[in-house]
Amino acid sequence: MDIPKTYEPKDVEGRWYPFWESHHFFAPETQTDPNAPVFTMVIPPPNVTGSLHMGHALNHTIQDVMARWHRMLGERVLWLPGTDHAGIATQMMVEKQLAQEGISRRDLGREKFLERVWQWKEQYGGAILSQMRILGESVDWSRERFTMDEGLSNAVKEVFVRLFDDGLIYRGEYLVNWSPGLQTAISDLEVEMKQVKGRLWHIAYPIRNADGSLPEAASLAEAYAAANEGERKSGLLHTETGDFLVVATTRPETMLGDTAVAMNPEDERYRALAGRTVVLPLVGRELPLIQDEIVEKEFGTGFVKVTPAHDPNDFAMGKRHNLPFISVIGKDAKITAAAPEKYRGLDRFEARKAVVADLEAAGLLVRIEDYTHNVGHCQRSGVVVEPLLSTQWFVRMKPLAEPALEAVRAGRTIFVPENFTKIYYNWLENIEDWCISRQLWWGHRIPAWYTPDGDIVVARDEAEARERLRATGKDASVALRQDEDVLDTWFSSQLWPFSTLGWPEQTEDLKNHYPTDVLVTAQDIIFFWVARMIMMGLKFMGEVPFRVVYINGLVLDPEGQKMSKTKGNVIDPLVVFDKYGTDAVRYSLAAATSAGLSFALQEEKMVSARNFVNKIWNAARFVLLNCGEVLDAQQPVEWESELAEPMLADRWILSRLNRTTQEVNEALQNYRFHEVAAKLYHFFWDDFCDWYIELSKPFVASPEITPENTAVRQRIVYVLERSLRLLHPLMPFITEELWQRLPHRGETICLADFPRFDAAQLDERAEREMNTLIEVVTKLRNIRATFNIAPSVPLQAEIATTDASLSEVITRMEEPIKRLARVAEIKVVNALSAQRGSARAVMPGAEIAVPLSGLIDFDKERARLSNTLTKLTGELGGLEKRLSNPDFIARAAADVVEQSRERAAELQDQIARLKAMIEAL
RNA sequence: AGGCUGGUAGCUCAGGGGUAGAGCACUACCUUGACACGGUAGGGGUCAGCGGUUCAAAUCCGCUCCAGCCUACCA
Repeated sequence: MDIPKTYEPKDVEGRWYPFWESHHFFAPETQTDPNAPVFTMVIPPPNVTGSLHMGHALNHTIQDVMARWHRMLGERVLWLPGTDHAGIATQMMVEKQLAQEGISRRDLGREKFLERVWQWKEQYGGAILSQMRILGESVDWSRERFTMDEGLSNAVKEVFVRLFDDGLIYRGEYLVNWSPGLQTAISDLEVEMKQVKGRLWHIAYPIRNADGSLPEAASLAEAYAAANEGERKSGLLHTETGDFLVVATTRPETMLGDTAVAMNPEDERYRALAGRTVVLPLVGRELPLIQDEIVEKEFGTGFVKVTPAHDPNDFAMGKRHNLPFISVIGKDAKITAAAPEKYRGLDRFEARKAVVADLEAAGLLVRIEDYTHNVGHCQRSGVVVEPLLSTQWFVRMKPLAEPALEAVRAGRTIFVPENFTKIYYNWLENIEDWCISRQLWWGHRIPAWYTPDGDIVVARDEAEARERLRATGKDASVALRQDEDVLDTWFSSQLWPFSTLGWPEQTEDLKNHYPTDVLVTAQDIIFFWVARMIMMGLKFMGEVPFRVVYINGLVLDPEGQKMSKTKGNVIDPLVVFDKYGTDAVRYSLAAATSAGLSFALQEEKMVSARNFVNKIWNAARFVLLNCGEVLDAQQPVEWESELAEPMLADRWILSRLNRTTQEVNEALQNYRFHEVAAKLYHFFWDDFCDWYIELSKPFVASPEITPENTAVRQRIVYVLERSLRLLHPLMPFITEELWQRLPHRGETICLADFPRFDAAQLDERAEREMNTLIEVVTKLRNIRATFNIAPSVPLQAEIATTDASLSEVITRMEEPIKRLARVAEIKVVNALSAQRGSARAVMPGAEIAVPLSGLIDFDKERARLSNTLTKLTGELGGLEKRLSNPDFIARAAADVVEQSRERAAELQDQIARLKAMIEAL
């Protein structure tokens, strides 16, 4: 058999996915037991435009670990894959393509354009799906979905119509976040606040005098110069010809649309001005001075200009005080005809300059401050968002949010880690209505029709629209025009947990798999997606869509920075798969993650994971090369063998394997993937490779086939095979490869039983005895290393103990100890008789001497022993202090006191021995 | 402004009421027939600071300081 010394992932990984996929191992139907528990997850659908990034790799790895684990536990597992049509992203992609051909989507027209998008989707949309196969994801491809599939589209229409009929969807003119870059409205969540260095312009508005005259600007500069700091701050400037009030703004161009000036009703400074009006500079409009709580007395001058058509707060004030709404900035981000002629057609930023210049010229700009503030940017296009009035469709969120809050409060869905519940509550408690219409072409077209008279009919299709018209006694034969807009992409994603299972049809899948068990997702889409899915699930299915929301952390670059294309620090999963092997990357992702916490992905982590994978390969290589007769039998190996009783190492590794099995199952149950990884690492490397394989070598590596040798070979194969099963969810490829080469039951390790904890296989005595062996060997090796004795030089050792069970174990294990520590002869005695020139060591209950005539450096030896002595004395000091404290004896748990006493006695014994040794030197 | 999370070995991080662990890095030795992507043995830490609760605090509770995220209507 030819097995390479170094594991080559590339030679192995490509083989297994096609095998798994073609055999449909990942379909829930694979488990035919009708009573098997069901386990369901839906994948957060990646954008069709996307390709696999590290965030996916982490998110998908975690899901795959769970899916594979549950599948191996014998459950009927469905992990449902699919993609999202990603309205804006996809449309932009195709528009870019068109731009290269020199045409726009409008040149093509809606229908042709959509054809192009579908074409694009067919051609390029599958990239991420094949990358998911490279990662090894055990999804059921027979149930793959796309948010624009016919079935899912029906679900969207159904939900829209029902929400509308329930009064939860309405259409109206409101202030929306308009993206001049994308030429569409966007939701609050799609607005990204960025800190921007700007200016705070202080503008003086003349207050109309009681006699109707206006103060003159000419005297203002003088008045301002004469004013003290307090008067300036107060924002009220007196001149000989009358008074001015000063407003502060970061967006002077919006003043063209001002329809009021506001102050706080509690503001003593301006009480006297109640009922007065001001005249808007540059425009000449007469503005009322209104009073509103929202105005902060402390900020700026305490006066706020009110532009109801271009600011969310001002919009609210406009509604409260019945102010006119004047849109001075249009959808093209240019000044409209509602503004004075001079500014019309100017871009908003050009207009800002013009307005500032004109105010300055008029002497009304009293002050300019540098000012850093947050400005909303369009998440997709990066342009500054323009709040403006527009007719859009909205979902009324409060009535939907209430049950969603209740459900989580009642624990019907829990977050892991749980602190995300607070974030969820906080958002839902303060939720605003959701603008769902988008001025795009790619997406679910809004199922609303308009009659020539302007009536609106919401219906599943045009035929139903006519029916509904008829039902209300209207003419149903008129020409109907469907709404041009499409729905926000998240409108369809929020239905994903049930639309993918066939809803609104009452399918078997829906019955079997809803609600799903776990949703694994990143924290940035809790609001976009998770909260909305819970609302929709409750509304349309009457049940939460998932029992658990596991929030995975963010994968950062090696420096701990967010990965971003602009920074150029993105690590491509495919590149590292190629470099380190997919199993290694999966393992390092699982090992690095703690729920909800971000982590830096460092090269070293993948290197160490790759080394671990290689270690597994080589341990298996050793077994494959040396256990011929067991492997040839092709019978799955049993632990119990008539050939020979298990020896200490056997009983010990079985016990350790079981403890590990218990810990791994428990950690998986609790979503503690880093713990799973760590436990398996140490079991496999430290226990299995470093001790068990080493102890088994004389039997396994011997060319002879004796009953005893065969029994040991069977047991090593047994432990390896079980270890592979434990490792499989983390490392599907190498475990399948190796498992197939071992005697096994079944077609694939994917469907093999995941080991379960069996208390009967724990063996505390074996663990205790092995610890003694390990301690003796380690002490002997330590002596060899300290005195620089070449491995080829055999040692003599004397071990003194008065503990009968200890001497029994050491005597019984004499051969392995001699071999592992490279000792020629061990004398087990009651008291050391070795001569003065010996290196010595103490361990609980025993002491060791290695005669090293001539080789020993007494100072070095004294230093080494003193070092140990200091450590032990320190520990004993602490213990004695504790034990002499009556409160400790009285209040600490009995077993803690007992343990402390035992440990103290043990330390006293060792210290006495050490002291004697040092003196003897 | 509020909220959340973190500050533990040189680095990256586990742990979490009974005086500390891993990986990498470091030091010394070792090409021993699975593996140098390896083996053996080591060195290295007032667990951010200050108070409190407790017999006992790195761990629980306050406050402070740093770092990072999220939310918010301060024009």
